[in-house]
Amino acid sequence: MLTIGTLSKKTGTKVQTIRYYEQIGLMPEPGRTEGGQRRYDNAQLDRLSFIRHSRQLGFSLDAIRELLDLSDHPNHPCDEADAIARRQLKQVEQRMARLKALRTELKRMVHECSGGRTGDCKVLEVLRDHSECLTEHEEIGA
Amino acid sequence: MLTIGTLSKKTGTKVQTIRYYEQIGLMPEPGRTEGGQRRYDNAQLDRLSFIRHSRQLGFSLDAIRELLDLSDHPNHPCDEADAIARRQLKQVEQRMARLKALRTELKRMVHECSGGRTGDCKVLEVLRDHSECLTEHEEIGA
DNA sequence: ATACATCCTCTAGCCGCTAGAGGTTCAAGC
DNA sequence: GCTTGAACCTCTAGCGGCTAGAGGATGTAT
Repeated sequence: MLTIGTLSKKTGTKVQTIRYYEQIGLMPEPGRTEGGQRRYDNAQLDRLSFIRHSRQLGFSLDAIRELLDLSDHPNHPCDEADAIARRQLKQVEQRMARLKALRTELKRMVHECSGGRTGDCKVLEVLRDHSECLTEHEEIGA
Repeated sequence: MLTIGTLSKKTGTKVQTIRYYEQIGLMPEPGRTEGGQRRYDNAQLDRLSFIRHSRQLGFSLDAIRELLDLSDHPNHPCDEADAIARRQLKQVEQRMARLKALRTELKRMVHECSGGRTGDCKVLEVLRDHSECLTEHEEIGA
């Protein structure tokens, strides 16, 4: 039986985060001592490791919820898990493409700044005037 | 004089967002009509365009605050603006590197899934067992 | 018995918006 | 001048995914 602190160390998850996962129903309610402290078993350790690892690969908590459900039913066809992973891959690729365009623009800004006064700083000028940009970069975030 | 709706259309910023920027002090309080509606001038249009464009390049609102301050003082040396842009460039590059590693891992997962039952789905297996991964990918988010 | 690390709950905050309720103002058409 | 209705107003709450802190209870080693 593991305390929440031990589970925290073993999985690299903050104690608060574990309680948060329980609150939103991603982790099951664990057993408790007479005094009311949480005690975890190995199944729960595995589950939390799964969650953490999925988070590191960028899956949303909602996607993880689905993946966990699938993982709990070993006889279902696995197309769905595959689809979720493909979706995630696609998202990652989109984000990469976006960042690549940003990098180009930022590099250009920085290169052209010759270290004078802010009045004729290329960085600020570009920010002021979008028409100096090579690419459109409409959507914010993503 | 522009209404908030017109400003919204011209800059591609939602009305609510403009009010939010005012609330956090990123946009100045505009003039008002007798009835209390906001009216903007061209200086404010420029400022909002600057903010939006910076957001599109991924700058945080705090960074934008600094950039706007610098932009307001044309006689200062522009090292600082340059530094902010370089910082942003660095962040973008770090995020790209991270995403690249994730993409590799996700691709591998997806390729190895042969479409059977969830019980022996490679996707779920990898998520269950980090040791199957080629790279460490410790930090979440970023 | 005592110390003190760890645990508990609860509330609020982070970023950058976004949505909705419920009410007021403006401008155009008649 | 009056009516309509789109656009405005304020205020509050919510999103994702945590994180921090207050204030108090428990567990374990000595």
